[in-house]
Amino acid sequence: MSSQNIKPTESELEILRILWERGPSTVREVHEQLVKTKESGYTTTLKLMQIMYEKGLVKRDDTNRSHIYEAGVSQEKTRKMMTDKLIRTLFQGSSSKLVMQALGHHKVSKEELAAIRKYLEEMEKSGK
Amino acid sequence: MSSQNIKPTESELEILRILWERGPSTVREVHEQLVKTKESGYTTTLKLMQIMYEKGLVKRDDTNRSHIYEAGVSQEKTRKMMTDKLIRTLFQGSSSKLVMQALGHHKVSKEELAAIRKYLEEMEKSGK
DNA sequence: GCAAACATACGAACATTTTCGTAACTCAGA
DNA sequence: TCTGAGTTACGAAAATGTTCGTATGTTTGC
Repeated sequence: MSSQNIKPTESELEILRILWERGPSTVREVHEQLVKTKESGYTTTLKLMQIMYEKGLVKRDDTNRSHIYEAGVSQEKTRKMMTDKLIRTLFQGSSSKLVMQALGHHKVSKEELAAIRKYLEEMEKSGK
Repeated sequence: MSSQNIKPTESELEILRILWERGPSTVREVHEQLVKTKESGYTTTLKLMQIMYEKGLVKRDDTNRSHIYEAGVSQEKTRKMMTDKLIRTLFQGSSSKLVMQALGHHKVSKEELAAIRKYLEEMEKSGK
């Protein structure tokens, strides 16, 4: 395990999402993306990314004047971390409760349903 | 819609969880429960609950000296809100991705799996 | 009636997160 | 070379969340 266990703040998460989607990017590029959803100044984005760098949430290549940033934590790990937390804090540690919540209150296409069911059957088979 | 859309903070959520479990309770009772997990002073709990009252996150009956607090937002709504948010922010809006994440990375008992599968089948049936 | 225990209210310190202004440096083009 | 646009670094204000001390009021038991 590396320094992955740091919990990103709300704003940091927004930036991570952009980095996951775009891959390595400059502050400018991240910022352009960010302002599509959210009012904010360039140096705000810069500062946030600098802080994230100190925390190890992003990596950066500063050989050029415009530094290139990329995510330092994987989407996968972050998803797991936050899902774990949600299950623990709001669903009494029961992942099946969360599953039913997600299935019950969100539109899921037929195809998705089928995929889930298949996934489930495999689990039941291969699992204990 | 009432004032349900207020997002509880971390600490507020801890208190809500206790209120959901215990039902109407005094600050003292909530506090006793809280200190089992977390170091904190009585007036801190009190202050938090007062703030929650102002925000509408809890209701209270102050006819007696010891006020009786109860949750002002339901566990159900809160679960939905936070699950929605997780799906939106980390799973590209796809609830099935979250479902697979939850199924894949958490221990789910055979019984739970079966229950989910049944639930799923019913959905597919009624849904079509 | 009085003291001790217990309750609320509330200001304010503290901690964390977010926002931005400003200084300083680099680079490209006229 | 000079200027203007673009970049980083960084301090510090602003906003939000957490913690607690203290004042004050109420109740209980002796």
